[in-house]
Amino acid sequence: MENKGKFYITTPIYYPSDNLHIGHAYCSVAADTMARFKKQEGYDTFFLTGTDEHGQKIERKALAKGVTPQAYVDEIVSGIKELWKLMNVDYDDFIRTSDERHVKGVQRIFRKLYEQGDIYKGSYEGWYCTPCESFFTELQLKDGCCPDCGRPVEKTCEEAYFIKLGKYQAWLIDYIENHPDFIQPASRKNEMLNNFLRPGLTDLCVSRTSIKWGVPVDFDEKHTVYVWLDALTNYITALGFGTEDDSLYQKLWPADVHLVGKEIVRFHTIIWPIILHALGLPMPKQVFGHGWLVLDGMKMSKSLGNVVDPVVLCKRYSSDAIRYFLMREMPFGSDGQFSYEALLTRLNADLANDLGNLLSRTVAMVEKYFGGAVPAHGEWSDADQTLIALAEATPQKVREHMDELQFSIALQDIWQLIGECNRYIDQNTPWVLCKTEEGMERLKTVMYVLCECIRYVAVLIAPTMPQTPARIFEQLTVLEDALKSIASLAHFGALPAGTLVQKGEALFPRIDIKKELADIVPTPAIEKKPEPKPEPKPEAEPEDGLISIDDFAKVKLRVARVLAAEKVEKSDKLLKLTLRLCADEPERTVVSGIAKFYAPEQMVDKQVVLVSNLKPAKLRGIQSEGMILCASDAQDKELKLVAVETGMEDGAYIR
RNA sequence: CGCGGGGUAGAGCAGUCCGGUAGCUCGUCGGGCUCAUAACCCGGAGGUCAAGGGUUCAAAUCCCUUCCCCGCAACCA
Repeated sequence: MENKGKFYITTPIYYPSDNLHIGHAYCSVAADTMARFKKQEGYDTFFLTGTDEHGQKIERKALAKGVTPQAYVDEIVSGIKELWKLMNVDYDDFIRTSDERHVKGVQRIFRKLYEQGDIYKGSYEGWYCTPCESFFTELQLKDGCCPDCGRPVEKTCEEAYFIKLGKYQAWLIDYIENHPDFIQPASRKNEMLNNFLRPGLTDLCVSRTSIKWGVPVDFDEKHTVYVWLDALTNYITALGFGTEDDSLYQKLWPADVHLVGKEIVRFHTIIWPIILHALGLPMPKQVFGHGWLVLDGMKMSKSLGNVVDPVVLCKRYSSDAIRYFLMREMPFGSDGQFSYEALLTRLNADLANDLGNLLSRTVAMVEKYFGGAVPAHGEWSDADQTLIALAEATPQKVREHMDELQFSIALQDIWQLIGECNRYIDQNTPWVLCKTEEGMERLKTVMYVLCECIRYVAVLIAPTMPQTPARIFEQLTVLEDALKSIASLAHFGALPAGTLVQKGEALFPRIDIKKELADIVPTPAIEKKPEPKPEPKPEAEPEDGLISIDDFAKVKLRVARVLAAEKVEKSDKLLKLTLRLCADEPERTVVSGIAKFYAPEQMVDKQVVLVSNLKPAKLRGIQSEGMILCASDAQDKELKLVAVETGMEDGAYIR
């Protein structure tokens, strides 16, 4: 096949602080499908993925586990590589930011930008939490305290290097406006321009002295390269940019597509272009921000405990089935609902009923009516020609949609052909044709058309479902590689007559959805994990998480009556409550995040349970002297006040 | 007036740029068929296209106003 040139596609490098979930798999499957498609089309493709291994979070996780950061990520990374193997994600290279080649590459880039004046040394003003050894910006603080441990922080200055973003702002705005395809989908483009670029870019901090797990700045060893300069450059360090052998870089850069999640579009379309531009390198052709898989309307995330484990899914339903679902279910670029019901319905309706059953009934008929030998066809009838025309047109339709990364529509194109085949069988009624000699003649053509159409389908689904075509070809006894290529679809009729088909196992067995749902839903796949959020830890807690009665006694819970309530301005969730304890005690003001569940007027005169000895804190500028107790579910969708039974005096103690 | 996305049949979505019979999948109801994995095929029911106003011969589509949902941001003591 002719070589159509190169195609370089990347996924983000994932953060291996934990195992990956189905959302990460979604992105990688998309990249892999695209790479396979381009390879099939005759492009010299290169598919890069990897891991972003540095930073404080991993440093801490490793510490907690008592291993080095490198050992920690090594283990996670081996799990990730196994996952890609399981899902047939067939990357050409896997870059890890802890790789020597990457570290050296980042150092070279950092130095070059420094030498040419795009990176300068300045100071980073922030707030420092001594016990946590962490810096925070003003915005990250919680009530002026450390967001991690809740203790007070000190204002400090840390020496840091910065990259000049503002310098290139005008150029970038111009570039984005003149390259409408650069940011996809287009809605993201406006978001970037309006939210970040036009208001003005501030210089970005690119080094820290407080983090050790990272790439050292080679000319100033106490500094470690900070996140984005380290992470983003993987796309070129993996290609040997700046080394003696930069042949891959020369061949592949600029990338054709960076696939990224919508949450990091900003970094890929602002910081990354500026780094490249400062280095004098060309821009990637496109950054495509895909949507998220959402579960019950919530973003999937570890802290919510609603992650879906792709390993479990693939082992249960086959990776081809999961890949099909991911690529078919939601338009690429928008968010999509993940649910087991949707998954199982897709598998049954599209894979088992439409595709699997089509193969099954076709092969069965060739065996029954022709002893298993694919018959030679006769003259095409009108009905044949309609179906043949559709088959011949399908590769081009698929090509157009794939080139726009519209996987879902490309699959619909293929399934349209499958649907027409099923209809064609009904309209031609082979079970009637087989009864007469004349009918048998006609039936030869019908069966031939079906077998050849199924071959088309098998070739076309290969990028999405890499394992299924072989199983179809086995039943159709398609042996020649040429007949498995996209080129063989140019003209209908390449399938030779006379080959013996053989019925095999069902491609995708039907699933009893009700039974399956009952079976799978309570399994560990979506089991709620305990909140890993680090609670404020006053002292070293005992290992078992139990507290003594004395600890509990420190919390003074009291009954309080709401005298007045009002919404806090500019806040969705906050109510300002005025509370009375005993008559002789001063009234208290408490700010509470219950506005979504209780209207101010509902609150008045209610008795609530107050944590009365909580250290006061300022919320939205209002001093809050205590906290009222509520019950809420894990997703904060429901919330109810904790109440005491009636008849208690205001101010009563709860013990 | 922070930025953006969205509201179309019971569910999930397309259609909106460029006005012209409201469509797809699943579900549901009825029928057909027997090659097939209880599958496949045909048909029906089910819509004030969030609401109001405007432009137009004609509006889901264009313009204005309002309401609601979801992200980001902020906040969640």
